Amino acid sequence: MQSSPVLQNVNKHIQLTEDEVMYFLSLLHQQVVPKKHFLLKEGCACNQLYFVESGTLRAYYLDRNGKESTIMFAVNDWWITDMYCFINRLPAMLHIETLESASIQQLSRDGFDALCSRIPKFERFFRIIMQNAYTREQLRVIQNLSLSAEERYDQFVAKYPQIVQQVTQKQIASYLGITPEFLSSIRAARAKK
Amino acid sequence: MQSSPVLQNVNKHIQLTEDEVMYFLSLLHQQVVPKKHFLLKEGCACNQLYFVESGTLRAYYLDRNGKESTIMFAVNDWWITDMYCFINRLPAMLHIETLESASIQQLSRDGFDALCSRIPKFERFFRIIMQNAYTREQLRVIQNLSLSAEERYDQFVAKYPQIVQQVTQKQIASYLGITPEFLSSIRAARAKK
DNA sequence: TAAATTTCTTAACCTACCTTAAGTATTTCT
DNA sequence: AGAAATACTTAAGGTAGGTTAAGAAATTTA
Repeated sequence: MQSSPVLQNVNKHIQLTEDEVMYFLSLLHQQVVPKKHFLLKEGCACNQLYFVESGTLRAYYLDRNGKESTIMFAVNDWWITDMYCFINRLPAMLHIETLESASIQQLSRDGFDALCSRIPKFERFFRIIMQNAYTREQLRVIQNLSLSAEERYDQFVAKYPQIVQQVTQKQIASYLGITPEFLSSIRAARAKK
Repeated sequence: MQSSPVLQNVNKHIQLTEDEVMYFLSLLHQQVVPKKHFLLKEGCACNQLYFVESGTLRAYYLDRNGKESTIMFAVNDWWITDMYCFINRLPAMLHIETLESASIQQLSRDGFDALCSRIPKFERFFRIIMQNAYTREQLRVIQNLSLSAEERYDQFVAKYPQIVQQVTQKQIASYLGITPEFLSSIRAARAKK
């Protein structure tokens, strides 16, 4: 059996039969998206769940003052969408853009629902995916509440070294909730040591 | 069939047979916990998932400077634990205390695992619980990044009116990531209007 | 490869929110 | 009920991080 990146990702948590693999793959749609394109824009229907085979994506919220807040980055082996709107069938609140040209597998909500209903193992798979996403966000809330900007930057660099290489400081700053100028000064202070 | 609060909660998302109900209930352990007692302390093994039948609970992180950050409140019909540590079998990073005397149903991690393995419908149930928890935390991150303290307070009051009645301002402040003094001044400014 | 755009840096000034402190109100404990 | 502890308020002074602006470096586009 071949083993595409998305299958390898699924195999980390559940074991599928050959038929199940075929069915799963039949629900996916591959897509190559050039750099600086949008997979999702605020206000659009959010009917797809994306798996990143390669490339770099960013999800961000744009507030009424025009300020961007980066909600998540996704590199290879990550799932990404505006989950709140995907689940609740609401117009997207987030923008999702490619920072680098990306190869994506997309699964529609109908596909997602069918997969969960027809193959209970996928309920397990997505339970684990959601569980990990939940605990990751909760850790982020804890750190936002208890650490200084400098400490949050350190944690980010330690946790996501791959992402640090691929995104701009402006984008990291908007993930950490600080201005690019302030991040620059944190880095300058650090460089002196 | 009787319908305890925890069964009603489960029934919101999945339909169980009578046998499944019996099995599920056999895994639960009811507990009445007086006000100001701890269900979990930092450093302890976190082997239980708690469902609140009545009462009020608070999970918080205590940082090295002694500052408390409230991670979540739980009132009736909520599930609560230190999920990151529960899932990863790590010593708890959070404290969970009762703010008001509470009636709790607890499910051990072994029970949780058994339930998911033996009744795939429970994979679905917890997938939905985790999904909701994830999107709730993500919304919180978005609001922390894009709103002022005053706006976050307004959102909190609008979203959790029941909780506002049951917890102190100090605790709300520690949820919002501000000091009690600053929350007090926000409320004073508001009262003038 | 040059022009245009975007990113990064530095620095002066600013503000949302913090700290400390002291007083008052409320709750808890005996 | 009275004492002790905790919560809430107010206010003055402080600081982490923001804003504005302008120049230098890097990247993108033509």
